[in-house]
Amino acid sequence: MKIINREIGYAIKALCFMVKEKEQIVTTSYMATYFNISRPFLRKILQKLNQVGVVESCKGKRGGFKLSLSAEQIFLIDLIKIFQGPIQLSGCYDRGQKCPLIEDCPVRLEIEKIEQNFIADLKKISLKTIIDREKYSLVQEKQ
Amino acid sequence: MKIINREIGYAIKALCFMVKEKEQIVTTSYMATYFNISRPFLRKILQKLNQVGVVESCKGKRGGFKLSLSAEQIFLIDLIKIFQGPIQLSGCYDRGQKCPLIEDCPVRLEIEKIEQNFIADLKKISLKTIIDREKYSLVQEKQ
DNA sequence: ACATAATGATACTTATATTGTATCATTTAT
DNA sequence: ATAAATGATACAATATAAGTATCATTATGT
Repeated sequence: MKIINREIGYAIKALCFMVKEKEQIVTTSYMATYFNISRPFLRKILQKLNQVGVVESCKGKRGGFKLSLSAEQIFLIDLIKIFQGPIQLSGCYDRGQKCPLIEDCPVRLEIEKIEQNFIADLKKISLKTIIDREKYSLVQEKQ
Repeated sequence: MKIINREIGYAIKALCFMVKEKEQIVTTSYMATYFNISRPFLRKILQKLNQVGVVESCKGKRGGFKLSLSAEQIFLIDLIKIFQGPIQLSGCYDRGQKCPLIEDCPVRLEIEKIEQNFIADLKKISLKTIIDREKYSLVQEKQ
């Protein structure tokens, strides 16, 4: 059970990179080469981030993406929601199908308490938190 | 992102059932019919629980499984570890492969803090917690 | 002794989710 | 016009989860 899947991981990398470029437009070509990851995959990720307003796309030659929000305004929990949907730690493997305890499942009731703490913790983490924490910058990372 | 996958869900159902049978031996045939789930799948689950000492198997005709531990001694976090391995919320999607921030990944460092709370919360939940919480028993569930 | 009914071990198959690729249309700078 | 970017979307490959099948072994009951 991981919090960060590949889409979210790439999104974080790309967004952190864009934070450093501030108002500049960056292309998926550049970042894909820079991070040595799949460009079409990164494109899909940024398209999604564009659709939800985290970044803004600029079409045409010399186009690309730039941030719509500041690092303080982008939270990890938002990225999780964008790429994985709402957090439902307590979600049942057969919810809505045949689980007979659907209303008052004792397991779910317990896990929902955990979920609240978990979400509260996640809400504290923004891109800024992450960037501030970096010892080795994404630039140094390349070497 | 869910905590309870199907294996763990079935394990909880079966173990809760066995708690009520106390020292009695119960068969996978019986429980599979009772819960209307796959018998071979449930067998695999109970075999695993046997291997790690949560239940004890009794071979031969009239054989089956019985609990080795009390409801107070079986924790949700143990079941998660048994069926999903160690909890690593902070696990990187490419850990050990190519992640250049492996040592000091700022994302991981943040998530590890969340992980600690999460695990601490999970450690509080035992089978007894769950059983005590039940409004509708697993028996009533069948109707 | 023998049939029955259970688990032990393990390989195989199916289903689903994740990850990645390909293509073509559209847009814009030069 | 051409080049270089994104938009939209369908397709493919891979990984994980879920489920099935089989045969050996063990113990019970007659």
